Amino acid sequence: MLSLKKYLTEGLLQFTILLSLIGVRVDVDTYLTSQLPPLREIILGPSSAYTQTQFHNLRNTLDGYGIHPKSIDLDNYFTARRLLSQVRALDRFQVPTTEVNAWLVHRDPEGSVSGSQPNSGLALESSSGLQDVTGPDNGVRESETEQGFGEDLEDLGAVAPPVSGDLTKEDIDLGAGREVFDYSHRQKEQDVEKELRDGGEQDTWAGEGAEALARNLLVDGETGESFPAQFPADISSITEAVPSESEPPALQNNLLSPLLTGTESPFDLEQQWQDLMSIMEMQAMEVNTSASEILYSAPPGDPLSTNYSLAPNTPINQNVSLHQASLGGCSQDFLLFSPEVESLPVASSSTLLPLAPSNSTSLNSTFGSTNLTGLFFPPQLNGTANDTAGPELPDPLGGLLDEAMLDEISLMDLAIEEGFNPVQASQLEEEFDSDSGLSLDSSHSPSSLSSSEGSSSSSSSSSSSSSSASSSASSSFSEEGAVGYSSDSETLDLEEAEGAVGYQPEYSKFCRMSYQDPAQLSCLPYLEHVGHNHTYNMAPSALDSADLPPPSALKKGSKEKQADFLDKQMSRDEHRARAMKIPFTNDKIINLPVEEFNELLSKYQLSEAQLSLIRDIRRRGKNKMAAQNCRKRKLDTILNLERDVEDLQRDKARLLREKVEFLRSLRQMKQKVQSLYQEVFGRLRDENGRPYSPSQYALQYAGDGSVLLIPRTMADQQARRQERKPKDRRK
DNA sequence: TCGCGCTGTCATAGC
DNA sequence: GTGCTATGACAGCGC
Repeated sequence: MLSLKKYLTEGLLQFTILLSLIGVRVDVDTYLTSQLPPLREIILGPSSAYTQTQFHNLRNTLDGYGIHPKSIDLDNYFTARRLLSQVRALDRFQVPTTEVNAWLVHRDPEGSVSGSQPNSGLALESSSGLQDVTGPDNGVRESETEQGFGEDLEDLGAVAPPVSGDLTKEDIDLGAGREVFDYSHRQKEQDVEKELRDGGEQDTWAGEGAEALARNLLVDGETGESFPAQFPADISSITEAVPSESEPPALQNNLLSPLLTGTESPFDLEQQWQDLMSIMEMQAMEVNTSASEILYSAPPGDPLSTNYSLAPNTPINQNVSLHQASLGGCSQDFLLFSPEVESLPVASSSTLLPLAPSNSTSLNSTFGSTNLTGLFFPPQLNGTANDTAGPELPDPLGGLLDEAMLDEISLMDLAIEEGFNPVQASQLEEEFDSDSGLSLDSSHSPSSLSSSEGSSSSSSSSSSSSSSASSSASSSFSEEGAVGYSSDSETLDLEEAEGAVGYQPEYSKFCRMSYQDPAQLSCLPYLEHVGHNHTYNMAPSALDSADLPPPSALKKGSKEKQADFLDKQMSRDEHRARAMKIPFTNDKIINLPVEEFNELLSKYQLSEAQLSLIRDIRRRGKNKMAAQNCRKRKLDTILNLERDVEDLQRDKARLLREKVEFLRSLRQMKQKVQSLYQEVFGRLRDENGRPYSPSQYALQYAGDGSVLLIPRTMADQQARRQERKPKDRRK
């Protein structure tokens, strides 16, 4: 009683001051009433835990809201009521859930740790009504299984070797990455990820974590060691996570929480996903904002919101409350706050627990502040000394969780697939290119670029060096509308008047640009490569001297060169037209509408050979433009597909992040269910006051929200039925 | 000389 | 049936 009194006067006062310092108004009287039993228990201690509760009476009432007429243990009554309320609330599964409680029970080392960390309780949330009890021997809320379990930790090999000189008693194997506690390190990671996220969502979320996963290596979050990943064949469920009675005592003694148990491998998928999710944590915040707001809006009287503190501004995945409490004799000090914590805003630092500095750059280096429950209480290490915890306890969420965990496997694949680094991405891209024969980025390939540049320049020079008449005609023609899709002959009169000769596809409407301007060419990446001059040679005799530049401007040698050059600019059909003395231009032949074209033909007396050539020129010209349009469309299609692929990749990454968040919430729910289940089950007593054997009995959640204690065999049968249902549905 | 990309042309189908 | 368009296939050309 002396310690309790001391606690009430000192601890509560300190806590109130603390809360007031962080801006939370505290009405102590309210918390001391029985209206808020959890805090009351926190403050007053687990008196009910030490009491032989007639829980069967509670069970007999089903709803647990009745008080046994012979029992005046109100403390017990409120505890049971709270627990059952929590269990029922959990039974109404909500996805995503937002909060997980981790009651950090630690002992204030005599004059050492807590003394140097006076603000260790800064992580408390206002709504939780948490109490940072600094008294060495106070009545901290603890179950009978919690009691004293931490005292043996250091003696049971749970103490990790110190990483740095700063680590002393904090160097306990917490089952969590060092970076969880290394605020500076994590802050650096978050900054980097923020930058990456700002720069682009892709290839950032998985980063090094996925890279490490891709290497099939797991990195111990505490030691930084890498070792080959060994994925468990089975996925854990709550039932499996319940500690086995045959579990080695040493393993059980590694427990950090007697409430969270499991047989899962410490390096199982969850742990790996922990790594991955932590990496993606920053990017996922935006996704969770809305959901968290909804979940945080629980009424004050809600058991969940009351007993499990909720950080209003904390995303789902980060809503892990650390109920900082002090426990005399508890050695696994989570009093790991470094002075850096003090500078943290309360809202954001509520879940941060910087530990000793670490030089780790391993996969787990991005461990955030989340999932502390899972970190602190790795399932396998969370065996329990609670004799009421059996090897197999029913899994109220087993099916769902199993399914979710199974998804994690595929998710792992996705993560590995998604998370390749740029080098891998380029390799994959090369593979795709080589396989498909289509480069998604062909327009940017160096070869294409250089080719286009050279081609454009050559085309430019050829165009400029052409005769003024043809050049102007071609230019004017190129200014017309798109070719192929529509026929436009507005400038035909001009061309005809100028006596333009030669159809130059480079100046077609399709191009809508004269290749004299490379800048215009660069505006259309897919046309960068268009610029080759594929006019075909013709005999020099076919040259028309009228097209040559003034003789004064050129020497004889250059004249010949010029003639050859101009000759090369003419297409075969142009040469044929010249040879056949076709009286109008190829442009007219090709682009005139049928009616006008026929009208034009009727104006001239043309031989059969000339008419045949004209029709061939028209056919080939149209087909050429059609081919150009076709290729343009093909390129556009490829480019659009490329954009679609990028969009889909972004969507995929986003959905993957969301899924990861949901899985994280599921795991947190699972852990909470484990905790509550074992706590409730451990308190159950039969008529003789003996605990129920978990191997013979199990708690069953009824559809109406009630909790039943049923024989294990019956529970197993029901579990099998539930397993069959999904299978039948799939069939 | 070879490979590659661009272009023109042909054949064909569809409208 | 004709004309036009779209497209695959092929070949020529330049780099």
